[in-house]
Amino acid sequence: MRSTKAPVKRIKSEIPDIVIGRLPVYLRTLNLLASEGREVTSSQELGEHLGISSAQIRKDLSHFGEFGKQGTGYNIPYLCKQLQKILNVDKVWSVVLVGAGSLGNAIANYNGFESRGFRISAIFDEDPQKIGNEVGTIVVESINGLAERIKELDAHIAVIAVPVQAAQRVADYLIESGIASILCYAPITLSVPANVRVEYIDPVIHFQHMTYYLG
Amino acid sequence: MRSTKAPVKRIKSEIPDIVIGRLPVYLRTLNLLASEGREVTSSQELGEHLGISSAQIRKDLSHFGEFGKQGTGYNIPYLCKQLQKILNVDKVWSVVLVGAGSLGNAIANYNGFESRGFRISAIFDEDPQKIGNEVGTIVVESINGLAERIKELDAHIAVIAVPVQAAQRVADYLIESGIASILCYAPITLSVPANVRVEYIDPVIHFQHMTYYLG
DNA sequence: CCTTGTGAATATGTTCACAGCA
DNA sequence: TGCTGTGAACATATTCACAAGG
Repeated sequence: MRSTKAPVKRIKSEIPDIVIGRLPVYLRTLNLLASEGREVTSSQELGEHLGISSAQIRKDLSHFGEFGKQGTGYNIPYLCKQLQKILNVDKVWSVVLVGAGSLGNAIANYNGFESRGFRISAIFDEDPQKIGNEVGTIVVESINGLAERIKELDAHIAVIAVPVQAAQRVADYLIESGIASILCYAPITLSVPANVRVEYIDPVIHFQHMTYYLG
Repeated sequence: MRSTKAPVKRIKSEIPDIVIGRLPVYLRTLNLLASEGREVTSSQELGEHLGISSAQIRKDLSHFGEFGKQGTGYNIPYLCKQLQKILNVDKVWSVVLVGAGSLGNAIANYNGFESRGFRISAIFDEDPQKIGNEVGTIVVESINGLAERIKELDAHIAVIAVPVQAAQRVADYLIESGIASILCYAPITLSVPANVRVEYIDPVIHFQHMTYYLG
């Protein structure tokens, strides 16, 4: 422990994005351990669970502070809380979903979001047939109301679950409406301004990665 | 071009996994360009589409051969074919899906797999209520027949789309049945032998990565 | 004993910059 | 000219290994 050091931890731009990307995985695993009633763990145990080295976990966490105790390890509920704060999921974020097809339905019906910091607050579709349908507890709205509703809901995150042909158009509209974080399920790399963050989910990318090794 | 060099290209273990992971993205984009009738492209154009450097694309491809022409760039249909061969998606792979809930339904109904090398060949569920249901064109089968059907179908890839509580159990059963590549939609890190490859899709991991930057 | 946090060493990945060829 | 393919240079990420504390 170094006490008289410059107070520069958690300057966002200094922490590698790849480290940030692992924190949610740590959090997910810690929550699982907590749900089993476990009180403490070590970087070694966590690493074995996750298939990564204990040194990596310690170094990752060290970017944000000192959360462990020598000889003992990490208090699980405490570390969970710290990671939730770091990731800003000690609140629940409103997420808007575009696309009320079967994928949109699956996403809207999934009830594992809320406990991890997210709530699907509205669903939009272009298809007049779908507007008014109930999906879970929400009613599908016309995409025309998107901009206004995003402001009302103070939503910062959107999910695109529309066919690939519509995805770029929907993204443009979302960005115009003030959304700066998009999770895209359509199999396309979106063209967006530099200040918009897009992440992608495409199962075929994973399949093709696997088949390389299946020779 | 070096002609009198040791004939050591495409030794799998020498090519970084991170490179393999990008090839499906290149392929996806090239197919899009091809569908627009484009015949040639350059590493620079491709890089601009994808938000990565042209040098990276050239270096990635160079692991596998020389696919471009100086001054011209890459022939799109040719490069698509080459990437398909490299990734072993110049055939269609049978994939088995476990879980016939709304996510399983969405996956089974998606019709973008076949053109990219995959087909959902069977769906399994534990719930007797669901067995016999039709999902798209397939009938939900009892998970008890999994091992036998995997052999019949010569399936090497499985998708886990069951609740998190069942995921590890299902994975164990799949592995026992001979599956060595799993795409897991349940929010848990599976414990598997070293020869089994698992990839994960968990939207919350992406959301939490985003909220870090949303401060 | 055990385990953390961390500089130093290593390993891996990306970009530069240019020769060579269409 | 325009663009590829690639060593060399650089940048980033991971692991080692150990002092220090419980």
